[in-house]
Amino acid sequence: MPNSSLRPFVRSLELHDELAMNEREAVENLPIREKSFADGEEIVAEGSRPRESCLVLDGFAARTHLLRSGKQQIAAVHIPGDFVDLHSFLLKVMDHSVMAFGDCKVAFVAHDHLLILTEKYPHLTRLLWLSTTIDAAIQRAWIVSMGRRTAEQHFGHLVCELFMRLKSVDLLKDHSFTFPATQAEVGDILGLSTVHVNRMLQNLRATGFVTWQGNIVTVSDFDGLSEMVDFDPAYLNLFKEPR
Amino acid sequence: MPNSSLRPFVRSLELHDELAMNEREAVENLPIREKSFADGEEIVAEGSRPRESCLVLDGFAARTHLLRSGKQQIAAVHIPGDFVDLHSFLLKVMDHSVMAFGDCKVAFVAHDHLLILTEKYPHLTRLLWLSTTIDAAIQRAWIVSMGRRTAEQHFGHLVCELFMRLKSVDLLKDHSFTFPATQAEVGDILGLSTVHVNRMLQNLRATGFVTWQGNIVTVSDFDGLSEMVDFDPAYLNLFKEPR
DNA sequence: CGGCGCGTTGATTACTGTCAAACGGTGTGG
DNA sequence: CCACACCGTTTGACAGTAATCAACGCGCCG
Repeated sequence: MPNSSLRPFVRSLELHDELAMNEREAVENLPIREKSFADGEEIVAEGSRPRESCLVLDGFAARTHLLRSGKQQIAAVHIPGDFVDLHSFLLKVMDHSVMAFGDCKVAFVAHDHLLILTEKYPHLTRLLWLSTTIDAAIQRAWIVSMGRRTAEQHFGHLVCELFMRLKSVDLLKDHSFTFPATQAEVGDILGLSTVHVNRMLQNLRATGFVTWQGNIVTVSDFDGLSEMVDFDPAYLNLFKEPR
Repeated sequence: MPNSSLRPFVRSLELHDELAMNEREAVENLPIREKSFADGEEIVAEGSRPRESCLVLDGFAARTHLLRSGKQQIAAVHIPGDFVDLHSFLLKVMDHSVMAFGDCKVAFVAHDHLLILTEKYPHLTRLLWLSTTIDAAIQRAWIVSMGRRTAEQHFGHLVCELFMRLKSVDLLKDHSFTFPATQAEVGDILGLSTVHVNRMLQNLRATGFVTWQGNIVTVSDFDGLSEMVDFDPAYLNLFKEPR
């Protein structure tokens, strides 16, 4: 019996290319271990050598790196369907930790099973590989935002990114989505202090394009926001194409 | 007859895992198109749909993204042996351009041939995949530097990264390496203005750990620098292990 | 009620960008 | 050979952005 928990993941794969019947079955029959995590809980520890990779079934997860100074930087935010630390299958040692961003349910897949998949299904392997390269493209966009955009544009760009990604997996309610973060956590994403995040948000509210109040981000003018932050969704690869 | 130009690339692959004889042959027999580029020349254009991917044979290359405002951000620096835009094999559309960083020689490999490789050699495919995930790990380290390190630490961390990477492919002369960039280009890497780069470098010279004069970076105290910038080479995955 | 977490504000300091100018090396044309 | 232009580096002055420190308000929950 196929594992219905993996539906959102299969759907995410199919966002980028058609899956053959046997490929879909191979994924759906993957043995998994499900687990729920509370807000802030560590899912995978930095420095560990996981024997399984995790994907998000429900809620959000983030990849975060802690510095000796005590400061923290979040390097990625993951939504349902994302194979968060698929790269640990190849990287072996975690260079960051994965934590629950709000309450979150994940599935763990043993690396042994991934290995078998890569031996038997070349096309499926390319799609898994693709998902890690899209992650990397998102990280490049973050680098651009951090280096060359204003704080307001940086946050706005992040909102556009999440808006499009959540839309692609039907997690948008009208023009808004839930974003279970504190202002301090947004600071860890943007590389800003909590105080400055607060002031930046007030500026952004003044533009009328976005508001973020109590876990709900509302985008009242997506085109206006896109324009303001120079957002181009092409890097998200939200189209089907033979790969 | 195997293509000897690909030696540095094969060697880079072997940094992370043993290659089987037939895998090595498959790589060395890959048909390639070699081409040289002068400093600043565009190798692959943003927005294009390449039918081949390029790898660096000699010199440096950088991935760069241009904003509407005219500002520019460099998201990666590549050294000989790096498969710069391997991800375009799966991503299809370039979300950034690749340019020569100093004079640079590259080899182009047709996506068609990469496709065949992935169909026939699962283990080799994982190693190619690995190289893109290491790129992503480096990008995460950049995000951390941009968000949570001082300008001096950021540059110092970059120097440590390049030092280790160049060392792994024997491109270190004693404790120094050539770095064919202007201060303006370093600004585009770090996300700083040229003027501030200049001042940051003076501070750094004052520490005595690193100096950068006329294309040559000299690291006089790697341990001291590592300590100062909180550098941990683990993310570069410079060790052999079955993958 | 009291403590706690989160958001908000004010005051001050530190960092970084911008504008403008000067300096030094290098290559070219007269 | 010198004058000149060009490019990259360096410096100064000033403006804007962001961090830090400290405090306060507010809602939630024990």
